Amino acid sequence: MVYKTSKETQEKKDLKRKHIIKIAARIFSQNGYHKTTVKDVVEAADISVGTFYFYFKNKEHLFETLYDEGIEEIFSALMQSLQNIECEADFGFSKAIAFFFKVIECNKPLAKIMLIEAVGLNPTFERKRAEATQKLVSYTTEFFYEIKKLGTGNMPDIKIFALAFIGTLYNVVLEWLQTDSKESLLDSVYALTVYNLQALKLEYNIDNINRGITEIINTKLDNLKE
Amino acid sequence: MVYKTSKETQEKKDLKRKHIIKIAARIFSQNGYHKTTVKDVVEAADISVGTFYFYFKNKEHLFETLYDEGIEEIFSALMQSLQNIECEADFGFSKAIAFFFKVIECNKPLAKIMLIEAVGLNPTFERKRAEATQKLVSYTTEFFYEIKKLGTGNMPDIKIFALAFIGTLYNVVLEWLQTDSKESLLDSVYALTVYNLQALKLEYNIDNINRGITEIINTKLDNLKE
Amino acid sequence: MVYKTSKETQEKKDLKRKHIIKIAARIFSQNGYHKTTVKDVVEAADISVGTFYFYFKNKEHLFETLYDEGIEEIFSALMQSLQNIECEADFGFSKAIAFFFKVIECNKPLAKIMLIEAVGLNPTFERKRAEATQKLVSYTTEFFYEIKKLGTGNMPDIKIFALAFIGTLYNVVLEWLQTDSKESLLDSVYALTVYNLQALKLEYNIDNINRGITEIINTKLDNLKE
Amino acid sequence: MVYKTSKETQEKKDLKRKHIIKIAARIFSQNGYHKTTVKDVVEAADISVGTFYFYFKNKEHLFETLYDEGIEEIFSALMQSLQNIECEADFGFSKAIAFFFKVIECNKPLAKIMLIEAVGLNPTFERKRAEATQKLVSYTTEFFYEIKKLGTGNMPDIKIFALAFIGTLYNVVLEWLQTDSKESLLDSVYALTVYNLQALKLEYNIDNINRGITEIINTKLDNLKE
DNA sequence: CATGAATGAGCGTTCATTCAT
DNA sequence: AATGAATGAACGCTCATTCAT
Repeated sequence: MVYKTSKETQEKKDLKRKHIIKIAARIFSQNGYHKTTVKDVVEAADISVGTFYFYFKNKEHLFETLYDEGIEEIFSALMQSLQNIECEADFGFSKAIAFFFKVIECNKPLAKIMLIEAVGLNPTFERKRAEATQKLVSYTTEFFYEIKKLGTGNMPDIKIFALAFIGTLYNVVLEWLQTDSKESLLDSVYALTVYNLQALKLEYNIDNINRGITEIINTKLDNLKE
Repeated sequence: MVYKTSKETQEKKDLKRKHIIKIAARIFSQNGYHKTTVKDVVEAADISVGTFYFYFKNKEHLFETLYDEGIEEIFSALMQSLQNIECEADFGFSKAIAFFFKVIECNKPLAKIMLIEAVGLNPTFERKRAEATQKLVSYTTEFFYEIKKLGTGNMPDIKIFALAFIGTLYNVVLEWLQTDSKESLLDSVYALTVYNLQALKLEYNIDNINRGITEIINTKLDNLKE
Repeated sequence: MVYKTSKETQEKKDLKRKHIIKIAARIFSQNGYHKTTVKDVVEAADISVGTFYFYFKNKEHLFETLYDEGIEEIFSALMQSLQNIECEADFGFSKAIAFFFKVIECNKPLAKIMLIEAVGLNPTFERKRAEATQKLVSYTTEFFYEIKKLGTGNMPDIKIFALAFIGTLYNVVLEWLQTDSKESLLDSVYALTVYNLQALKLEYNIDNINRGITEIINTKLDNLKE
Repeated sequence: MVYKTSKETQEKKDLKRKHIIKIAARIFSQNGYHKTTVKDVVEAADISVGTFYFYFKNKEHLFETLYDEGIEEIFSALMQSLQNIECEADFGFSKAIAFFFKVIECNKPLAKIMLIEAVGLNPTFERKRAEATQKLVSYTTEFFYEIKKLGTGNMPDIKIFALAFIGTLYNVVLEWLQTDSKESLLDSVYALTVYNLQALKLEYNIDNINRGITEIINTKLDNLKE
């Protein structure tokens, strides 16, 4: 029976799985986790319930998959963006934040699921969220540590500073997601960059900030889900 | 027919209602909205289902009551705390943040319900949350506007600055709530104050910050629910 | 403690009882038996639930009281009306039917309860209805028997004839009750009288029929509930 | 995707649906609408609650289905029977009434549901009943109109005459349904035919009436549900 | 691989009735 | 007599999941 799982079959399976995930992301982000029934998903994906349970252990597992992929997406985006910040703090920061927001904007359903629907869902996702934050904080901490070393600023608790920094991004995104705002998230990058640069007592030049934003706006996001 | 319901009976009713609310806050914050059944609440409160529905229209209405009371609680705390910031920005800011965190710490169940459980629950609470944030941002904006007028700092978008500021508080609280941390929220006040003072380009003195925090720690929270 | 139930007290009790019954008739006829809750009745009657259960054993007993009174009302009306038919069949019949319809019209809520709400309610009321019909049929049968004796008509089964006669009245009333017709029931008396007179092969004169109807229209219904 | 559901599966579904309907008719007619619980039905039909709700939206919808099918049944029966009345009024009338009664007799549970249980249930069924009566009256009216044209009888209000005619049938059936009589409904056809023929002043011959009844008795009801 | 009919534990909620005051 | 807070059995219904085909 081994030959049954030929390469083509496997590819078809993967495709269908991706298809279900894509549809589910839309449905979950529209209706929320609890108001979304398995029936809703299978109808939207034009498959049968049986098929659904062939590809996913259960409803929560599907959501978990979605969540994990979302985390992955956003993380790699953030990591990648933070790497842009080298010598030029002002240019780098604005690029990083702009890039991050652009990713969010291109993945609104996924973002909504991760930042809103998954909150308070159950211990599994609380843990996942805690881990994600932890990872994010660690990374940011490391990064801030570098700044501290060469900086003249006052940074009494790097972990809190990292939490605060992420909090500024998080809250702006949350507001944007919940108000279904038509404005672009990118409109708030400039002010947000200034806020955090000042908080970190980093010297900056307005033109550098704007240059960073413009660069991101003109870049195509190739590494993102279609 | 007014005399039909005596004053004592009314008082007993109020007490029982408060009792149910208190128990429910605990249960909801432990299990979350969806995993909490009406049966859970009535068993914990040692009443019958009928009694529950005598005092509350339904499960959602109970949660709404809890939520509204929580909002009320936290808002009045925040408003009150922000009023402490007068001429001395450093002293005032630390007092404000410390006060806010103390209120959160004393109302952990309520805070968890509002900041975690109610997120992504349904449109009603999304709207409520949006309104709350809006109110908070407005208030902070107004306050920042005053700072801007007399300040020398760069504040390109007051609304974003307000969102960022609230975001720093929010994220620290969220982290604290989700990790069930044994450490006090107040331990993070100092660093957080510095972060935001720097972000706003406000001059500060370490001693003043510490003085503000100490003052709050030694103050009793009289105006809060037992 | 015997003196407590003095004559005046008893009268007050009777009055309150009547009051509840009157209100209940309205509510039941508006909402139907099952959609009417005890709470509905006590609120409309401005009494407490406790008081309700002091006067009536339970909800069904209240309905039964209503039903029995309705039956009583309508029966005595019908009996009385049928006694009008002596020598002059045409004049008598029209008077009888008109009188019956007038009673129904003046007691629409009660009629609705008896003829619609109580149908298919439960065995108790099915039995009551059967008994009522039985009584009605017996009376009519007796009456038809007299007609048969002196008549020349063909009356193969008096019981069926009685059922048929009552059915003609019943169906017209039912239609009137269910369509919430604004027209008077009395408008249909003439045709209905003709139908039944012809069915019984009784000679008639149009003027006599009309005279009978007019007489009833101009009579005041003293023996009916206010 | 049509091939997804095979013909055999669809047939099995239809069969199960019919099975539930049949059982439900029995239960509803025994206990009435309100005393019949969904649990009663599913236990009697030997299915699970889930299965019940797979086939029917809810309890009321099942009842509605039953009702609509009953109406359909009885209507087509009545219409068909009335068409038998052509030139020979006496023969035709007896045939029509006999046929109608035979249909009722073969569908006692359905008849009970429609004529007793559904009365006073709720606005939906009041409307349905009103519509049914309206349709019946219209049909009868049309028919009586033809009689009037060629007749010598006195028919002052055709609509009332139609209501009266239907009332005679209705009341006899009601009596039969409520007393759980062991006698056949057909025993009352003769007298009832005479009553209505006389009411319409139609000439008749006893033999013709009896011939009509006999003909129906000896006919098999093929077009009825088993 | 795919289907969808079948399952049933468990939910939120109602409301007639009781009884201490 | 009158009150209305308290009770809890019982209801209709949902939906994630299974499994025979």
